[in-house]
Amino acid sequence: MGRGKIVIRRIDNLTNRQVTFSKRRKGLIKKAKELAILCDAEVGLVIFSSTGKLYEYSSTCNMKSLIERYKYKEENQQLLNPESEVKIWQRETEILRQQLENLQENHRQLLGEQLYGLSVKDLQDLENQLEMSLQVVRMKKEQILTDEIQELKRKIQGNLIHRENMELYKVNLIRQENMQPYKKVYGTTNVVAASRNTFVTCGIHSEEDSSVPVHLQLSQPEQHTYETSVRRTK
Amino acid sequence: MGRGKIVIRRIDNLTNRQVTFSKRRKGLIKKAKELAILCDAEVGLVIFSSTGKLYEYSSTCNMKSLIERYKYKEENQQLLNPESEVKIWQRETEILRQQLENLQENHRQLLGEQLYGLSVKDLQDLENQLEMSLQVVRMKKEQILTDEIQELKRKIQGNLIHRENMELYKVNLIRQENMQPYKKVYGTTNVVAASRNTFVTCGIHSEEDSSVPVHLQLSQPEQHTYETSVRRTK
DNA sequence: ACCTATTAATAACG
DNA sequence: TCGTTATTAATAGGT
Repeated sequence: MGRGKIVIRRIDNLTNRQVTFSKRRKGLIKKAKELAILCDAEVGLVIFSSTGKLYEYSSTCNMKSLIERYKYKEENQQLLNPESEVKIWQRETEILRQQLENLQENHRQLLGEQLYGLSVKDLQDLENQLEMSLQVVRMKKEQILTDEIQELKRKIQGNLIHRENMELYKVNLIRQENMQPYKKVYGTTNVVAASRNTFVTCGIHSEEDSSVPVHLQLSQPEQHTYETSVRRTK
Repeated sequence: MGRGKIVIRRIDNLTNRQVTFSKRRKGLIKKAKELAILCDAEVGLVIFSSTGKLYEYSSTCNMKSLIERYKYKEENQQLLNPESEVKIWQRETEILRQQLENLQENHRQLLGEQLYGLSVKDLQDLENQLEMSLQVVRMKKEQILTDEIQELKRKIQGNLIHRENMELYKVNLIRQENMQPYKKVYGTTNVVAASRNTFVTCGIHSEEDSSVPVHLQLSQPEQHTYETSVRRTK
């Protein structure tokens, strides 16, 4: 992926090799980060240049603990000295504690608390976050309402037809007795339809603010923040 | 770089996340390998999936020694316990020994010796390698010859003109002298080139790599082993 | 360090 | 997991 294709073989030219090393090292570390974030994995990367210079990346705060975890996994249950095991558990608790802390802070801020330490940008971000959350919540809600209304309409429609049949039946019976015109029936039908419309129209707005509040927080943006904080902890 | 752009953020969908993990893990390891080979670096990579499964890559044979090196570098001259230091040197010698061994085997095979353990494919590879080497050597040789001939032609041309002038001068003085052809010169040149060529064939890239005739076995198939071991040393 | 023509990686889908 | 393909991302070669 460059101006030309290259074969994977030690680059002879020193300058070229150093430049490529610099570029690809950066790229590799970037990809390592992405993998860790995207897939919730723990990644450790160590690179020694040919001159012995060390470069490293660790998705956890410190490489040491990652190495401990690696050794633990590698040496399986064979040579696990108590010292290492202690370190592993210490690390585990440390991570969890950190996780919890981040989550709590984030949560409080989303609740509008504990905003003292934030910069304007932080606050703007938080605001945007909240607005996005709001928007998603509203869309979600409207979707549910629309669905419910559809469902209701269908039911009412069925009900009306049933009623109409009933009315017709009755009318046929009554007709036998006294020959009355059907204006009454039609009128009734119209009234029912009209009232239904009115009801529905009112429903859209009135029910918007109430009912089904429980599901609302499952919307995208909130999750965003939450997951972010989780990731930070790792 | 896919059907769509994605933001680097934990992937919510589990299946999706696993698929991406698998793909990107592979990609990351590939890039780590390439960096190690292209830039003669030593790279160690440890990946824990979110389920705790371990994946690793090390440009050296064993990750352990790399970790030792890392720790040595990290903890610098502070907490270097003698135990670690011993390990580092042991590793160093082990690597050198391995390197030497690989190199010797490869060298012998290129000389047509010690071919007993090789499969048909190995032999085919070796053959291809040798043919490629041969081709390169020949081209190099012809290039040199061409250049030399050009140079000679130029010289002779100049010489001829000079001589011609001289001859003309002489002729003008003594009309009984007869000119000699320059076959002798061409003959000598060819002999020199040929002998050098033969020499070069034994040391494929000797002219390019100078002083390190050992590099000859760095051809693609075998190179693999050799370069790997070389990287181990660094 | 920056630029861009190319190649390589990969997201989405089957 | 594997294959395909439309896209995006990485980067080789230059300046």
